[in-house]
Amino acid sequence: MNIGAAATESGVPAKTIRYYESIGLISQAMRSENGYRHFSSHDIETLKFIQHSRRLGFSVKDVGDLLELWRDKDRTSADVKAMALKHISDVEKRIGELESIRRTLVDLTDRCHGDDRPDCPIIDDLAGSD
Amino acid sequence: MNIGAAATESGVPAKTIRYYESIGLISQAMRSENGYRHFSSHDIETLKFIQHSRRLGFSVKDVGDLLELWRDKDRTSADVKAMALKHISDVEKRIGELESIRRTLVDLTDRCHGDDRPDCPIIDDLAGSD
DNA sequence: CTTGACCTTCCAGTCACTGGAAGGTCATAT
DNA sequence: ATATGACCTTCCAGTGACTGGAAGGTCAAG
Repeated sequence: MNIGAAATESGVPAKTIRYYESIGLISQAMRSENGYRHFSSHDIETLKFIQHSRRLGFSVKDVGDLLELWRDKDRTSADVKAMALKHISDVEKRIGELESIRRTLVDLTDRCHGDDRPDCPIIDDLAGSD
Repeated sequence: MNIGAAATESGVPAKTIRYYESIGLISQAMRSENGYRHFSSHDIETLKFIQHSRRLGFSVKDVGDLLELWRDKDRTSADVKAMALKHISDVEKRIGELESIRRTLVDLTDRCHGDDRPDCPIIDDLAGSD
């Protein structure tokens, strides 16, 4: 399977597969005589694993750790759960920050009449409040 | 006021002030004879405006647009409000994505016993689900 | 006159790709 | 036999918004 088919199968763009190889997230792909990379169904599974992990917002570094845990038959589920819980707490922190931003923004826009006149509590607030 | 004091006053790190100058977000600062930048209280107000906008998650490009609106006495509050509403919708979209990630992650961790055994629904799901 | 805290510029690194140029390969259509 | 187009290769540069660090100039205090 060439890189294009691997990309289609796994959902990871060809360019990104090469990138993952270059940073060592995946091992060097086998090469045909013409220099083309080719991918086994096992490679595709790995790429899918990576894709799913990335979609859940894990960093590429974390995905590397998850891949190790995946391959390690002696891992403990506690190790995996710890990573997931840590990530949940990061996600929740970010959600909290965004909620706070949203509240401020909604408050500001509610107080702005949004017509042809120039005076605007949004701009005033950005300029004034510390 | 030198760049260090301006940084303290405005909350924007000295390095970031230089960066903002380099990309044209703020105009070139005045220079003393020794080559040091110096900042007026008006410059500080601008930096504070930028800092507040950035804290609300506006991109640097958007901050540039907001600065223009701030300076434009003939702006309409509708223009400002439109930018804020667009940003709110972006923020809400991002919150939605993170909430979805969070739900998946919480579901996964709930189903993972997290003990010394290796079997783990989190890893299984990352490997298996499309 | 030296120490330390400032300031300057410039280059490189971060994160995770993504775009594009220049060129090689392969299958198909004429 | 050749031309087309769809693949593939490598390498370099750009994104956004900084941040770190090196190498060197300046300034005030002791």
